[in-house]
Amino acid sequence: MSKDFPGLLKEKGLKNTPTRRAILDVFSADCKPINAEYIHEKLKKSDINLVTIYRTLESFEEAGILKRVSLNKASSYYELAANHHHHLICTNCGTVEGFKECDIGDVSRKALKDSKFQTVSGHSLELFGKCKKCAKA
Amino acid sequence: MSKDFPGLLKEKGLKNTPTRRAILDVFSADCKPINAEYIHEKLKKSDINLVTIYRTLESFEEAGILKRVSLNKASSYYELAANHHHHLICTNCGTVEGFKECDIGDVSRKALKDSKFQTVSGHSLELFGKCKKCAKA
DNA sequence: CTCATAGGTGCAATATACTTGCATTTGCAT
DNA sequence: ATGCAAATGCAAGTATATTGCACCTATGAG
Repeated sequence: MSKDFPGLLKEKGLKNTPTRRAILDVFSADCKPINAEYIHEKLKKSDINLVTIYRTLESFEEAGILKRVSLNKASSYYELAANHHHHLICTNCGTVEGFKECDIGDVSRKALKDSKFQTVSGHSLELFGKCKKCAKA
Repeated sequence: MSKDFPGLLKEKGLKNTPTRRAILDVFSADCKPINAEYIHEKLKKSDINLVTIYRTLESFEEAGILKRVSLNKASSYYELAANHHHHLICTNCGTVEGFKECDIGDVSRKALKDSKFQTVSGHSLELFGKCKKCAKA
């Protein structure tokens, strides 16, 4: 995972501002899906407006810097897109753990076959279950 | 897909009301993920309160009658749980198409192996891409 | 280096999606 | 038939996200 945020922003045609670097830092520090509120909390010293965070998340997603993650929660969660992986989500306590295993090429190909779709460019896969702690109880 | 809604409701310990049968009818008629607003619109003749729809969706999900679908949209979408499948979602026009192919047992097993998780009880898989119509343009 | 400008940010207001409290009604077991 | 728990409607409230507008700043052209 590169941390050349100024370079990344320039490459995507986005301005290199302190606010944006700070937001990218938060993503880089916490390797888990996070939402706008979480970033706001982490950066409360810097007093960054929540509106700005929402707008930044939106433009980062458009630029392909971030990926929106489907966690079936009320608010939207994001992760760095470069760090592709999936999640195990505990249906009891909500713990989220990432995993890299991601061999869905076969499923993908079969799904396309009889569909009205031409190409598959990305996917989201989440597994729901019980973490060891909750499985005991 | 059984349409014995009274029986289904009884089995789950839920009361068999006209409102609930109407909501199940909507799910049964449209074989695609739908949200509360959509149901409200479809049932506007019956003048069912939106609050009731939200509460019904919640209790149906708890009862396992419905499954929440992750479409990365602002509102929550649901489908009949008995009808397990996944989706191809066009990143351009938003078209959603279902598919049955779903052989992720292997991925699931490998993911569990080095995790803090004990069991996997469900999953969500969405493929993003371009439908043939949008691929042309 | 300076300056113009497009893009970024903050504030206030607004919209959307959903939830809660409470009073009333209704399905259903007895 | 009837009593009660569950379901529903209404009004208000909360959480999450968006928009309009004024001001600010990074960046590239000169």
